[in-house]
Amino acid sequence: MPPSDTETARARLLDASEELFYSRGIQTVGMDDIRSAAGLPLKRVYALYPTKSRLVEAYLERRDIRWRARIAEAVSSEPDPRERVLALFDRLGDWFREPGFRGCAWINGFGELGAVSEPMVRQARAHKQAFADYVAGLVADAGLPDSLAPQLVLLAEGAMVSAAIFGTDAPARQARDAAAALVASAAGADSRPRGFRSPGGGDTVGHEHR
Amino acid sequence: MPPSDTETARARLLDASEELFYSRGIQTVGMDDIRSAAGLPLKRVYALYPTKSRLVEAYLERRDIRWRARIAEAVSSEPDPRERVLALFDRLGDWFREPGFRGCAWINGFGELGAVSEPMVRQARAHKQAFADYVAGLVADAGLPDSLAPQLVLLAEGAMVSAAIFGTDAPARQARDAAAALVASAAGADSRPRGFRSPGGGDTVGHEHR
DNA sequence: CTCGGTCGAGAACGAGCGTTCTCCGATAGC
DNA sequence: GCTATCGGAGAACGCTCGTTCTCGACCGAG
Repeated sequence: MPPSDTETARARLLDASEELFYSRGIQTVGMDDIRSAAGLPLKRVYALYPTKSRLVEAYLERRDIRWRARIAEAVSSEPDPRERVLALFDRLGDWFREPGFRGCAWINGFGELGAVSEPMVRQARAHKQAFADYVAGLVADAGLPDSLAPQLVLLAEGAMVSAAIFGTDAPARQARDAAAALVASAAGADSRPRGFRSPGGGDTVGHEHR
Repeated sequence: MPPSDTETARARLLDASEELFYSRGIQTVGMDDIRSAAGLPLKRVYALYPTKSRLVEAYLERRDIRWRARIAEAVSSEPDPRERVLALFDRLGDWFREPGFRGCAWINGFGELGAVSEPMVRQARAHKQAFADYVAGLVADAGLPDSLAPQLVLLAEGAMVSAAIFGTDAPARQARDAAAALVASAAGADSRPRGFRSPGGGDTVGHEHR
């Protein structure tokens, strides 16, 4: 199965869309900007996605998959489950330092269109829910209490927002430090050192997210 | 000094602007929507603010003052300085439950216009910096270590974002719990019980925020 | 060679919006 | 009472943008 012409066109279109939508916002970017960046005739663009909204949807869907995969890949290279929880924040720091970083595409998209576009709200919720589920898996795998997961998520979301607005990566470190304190405190609250939790209290490995 | 006609007009204009800009976003709202909501002739609107950008600026400036005042007022009613730190998150919860809550106006505005409007970036930074300074004051007044403040800020920002996207107030409680754990952990790290810190370590009252 | 169909390039259309302009009625001064 | 000024209501202008339409070049089939 060769990369049929329409599939490479689709890829070029989504590449251009992501580049433009992420860096300049959704409403600011016109279909003509995308057409010229993708080097595709407008007809072709509309043949692939019948409206701008559908194109935005496709952009966010592809970015969601890639973004979560990149996070998970970097985090999973850390062998110790409890260190993995903190590695998440290191990975966020890497992301913040990337040139062109401009915050979370879903937080930004929600701010831009959340009030007027139900699909945008759904996408933002789906992405954030998937992220929260992923963090919950990390927390469970580390044998930490469930209640820790949403707290770590708040730190991560806050770090994304602050890093974007101030244009600095410092929030990653701050969030990591806070997370470490919460992890230590939660682990201590068990009043049992690591590795001595009773096995019936909940599975600690092999969490599938969602 | 009677409320000169132009001042009541300005108030009505800013009221309408805030209502519309906050609930529907900035780009989505047209000057005509504002004009009709304010019940003012367009000429009058442009006499008060020569461009839409200036009107947006004025809207954010007034909201900034009010928002921070409301937070500070609610928080300051808590007598104990360490409890005040946590009361901040209770106050956020009240805000999240207000009808029409749609997240932080500056986070949303940054998501919408941060890429294309330098004034919007400046306003977002100024507001977030002022909030961070305020939290730093609370932390200092409670005799807690400086490094705690940005961590609490991240929790607050994350809570605002999550509450907005999911339309629930749960993040306030989660953030409060996390903040309590961080406060306890930070206070414990002093390895001194409350009230026994050496008086030379830093002023603990009367912090001016800036 | 000719014809039919496909596809690319860009013009065109219709709506929305920020901003300005026109007109008209009311009012104050003489 | 008459005129000059002001302010209100909304039309108009110029531009952008999402979407559609037109036209002409290319290409395989007969």
